[in-house]
Amino acid sequence: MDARIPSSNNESPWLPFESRRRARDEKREAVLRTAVALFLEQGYHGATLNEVAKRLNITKPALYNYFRGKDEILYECWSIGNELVDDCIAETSAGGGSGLDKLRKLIVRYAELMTADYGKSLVRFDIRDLSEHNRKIVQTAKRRIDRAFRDYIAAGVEDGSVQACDPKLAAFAIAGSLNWIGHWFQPGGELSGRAVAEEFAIRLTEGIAKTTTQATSTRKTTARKAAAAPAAEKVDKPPRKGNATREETSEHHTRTAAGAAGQSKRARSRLR
Amino acid sequence: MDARIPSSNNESPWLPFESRRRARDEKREAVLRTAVALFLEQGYHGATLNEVAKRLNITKPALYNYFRGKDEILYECWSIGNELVDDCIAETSAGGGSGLDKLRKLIVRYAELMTADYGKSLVRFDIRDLSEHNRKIVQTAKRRIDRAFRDYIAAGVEDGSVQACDPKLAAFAIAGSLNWIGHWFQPGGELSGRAVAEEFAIRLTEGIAKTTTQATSTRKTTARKAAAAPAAEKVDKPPRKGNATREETSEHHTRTAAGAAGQSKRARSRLR
DNA sequence: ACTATTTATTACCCACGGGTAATATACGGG
DNA sequence: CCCGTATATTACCCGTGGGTAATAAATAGT
Repeated sequence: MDARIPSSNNESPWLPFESRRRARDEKREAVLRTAVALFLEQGYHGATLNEVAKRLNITKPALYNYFRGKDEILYECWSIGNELVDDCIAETSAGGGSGLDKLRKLIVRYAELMTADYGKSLVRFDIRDLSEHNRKIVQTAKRRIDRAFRDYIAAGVEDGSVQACDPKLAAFAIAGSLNWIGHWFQPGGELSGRAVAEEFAIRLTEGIAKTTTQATSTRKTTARKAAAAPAAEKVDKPPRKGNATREETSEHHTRTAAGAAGQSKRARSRLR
Repeated sequence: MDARIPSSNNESPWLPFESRRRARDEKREAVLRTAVALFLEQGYHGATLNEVAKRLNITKPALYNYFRGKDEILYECWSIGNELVDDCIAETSAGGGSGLDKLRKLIVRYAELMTADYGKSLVRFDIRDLSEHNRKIVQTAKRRIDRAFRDYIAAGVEDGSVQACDPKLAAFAIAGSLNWIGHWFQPGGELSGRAVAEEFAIRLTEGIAKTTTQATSTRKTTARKAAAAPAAEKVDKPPRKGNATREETSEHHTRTAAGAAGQSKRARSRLR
């Protein structure tokens, strides 16, 4: 079975025989970090919970202390990625600048997200592996992201920083390039995530930017961190997703969404 | 179990109680058409062979007369898509024009492929669901496609039709946009595949085209693609992807790769 | 019509992996 | 020190679905 050797290396909170008292959330997040990496590496269906557990020096059932099932883990991975994107959009929207400025800012941030695990989970995981309920949340959130791109482009067209074009198609084209990063980018290559992000921000907007005239101004600044905004979030843990078919009536699943579709803002923590 | 009603609708060669004598290849392709549609609709892992068979008015084991397993069906779907792309590249390379001309031509054709089932299979299916052997073929072919984009861009830079840029990143950006079409495009929407393709050909090259000055003439040329180079591809049939059980020696399923990595050119037919 | 071959069906097998039950161990508090 | 709670383990269940064996029905050739 699992060797359970002291091994040494990694940073699992469950070092075989040691202080295993770390905060619950820390462990929960460790599960997600491990899971997202494995899911990306082997594919959601190719990865097993036993393997996830093994990498954490625990056994499969222990995972069920933190999640109701494999699909929930998948959802939570996705959810974290989504929060990161939401933050990008929030920051970008908060900052000033023309439509083009905002578009470029969003591209840079979004592109860089796509070079990291949680960002990749947004585009590499299949929505159909989620429960009906979570799938809807994801779909809604995806539309919101798409909306952000379109809105910036439309704003740019209106303020003159962007050429006249179909915002919908232009957004698809840009988002496609960016999302694709999540498929080919491998850390450790010749290009850093940052470099790719900045190159893309320029390349992808050259086609629609109004280069002639237009000073584009760009004050830079703006993007101040916008230091958080707590957001309570209170949730309990319902007894598993009812598994086979029928969906429970009321209670159950209260959580799920948490910050996903809502504000987000790094609130994920307590559960149960 | 399965109703086996005359139903009516679809074009399955196996109309319940009727002339089921159609040519083998026709049936084989019918399986692939059904499979690719189902795989796209429900995901490879979500779709079952029973469901594929049911849609064809046959039963699961009958599928094994045409394919060695689910993963081979997946591979064949992918393979057809790949042949279509190969044809695009071949045609584009054969035609004349500057690097930019060729790039645009390829974009239009490739984009349109992405709006159809077999094209989508190129970007929606997970390479990890294939056998080791087929996975390598797919990876090689993908690199070839990427190469085509890069070569056209590089040729364009050299002949002056394209701005100086990193062909690798530019190719990724363009391919990303195009591949993404395979994820969002739904036939029956407001835009036809053709319309999307042509819009993208323009939008995606505006960023790198040398609009100012440069007549795109410039002798240069160089980057001739060096028309093809056959590469025979000869493969025999290894005893199933490893897995359990032994495998028959000869006959049955000789095909496998066939034109996949090689020329393609609508050669798929004969088998056994 | 008889036979060989192809193609389909029914009835199975069984490995894999998600999920659960029963239980053991650690910890924190009174 | 004892008890309750949180957390982990061992041992198990079992549905699903890919794949196979045995066999029947259709087809072609002579």
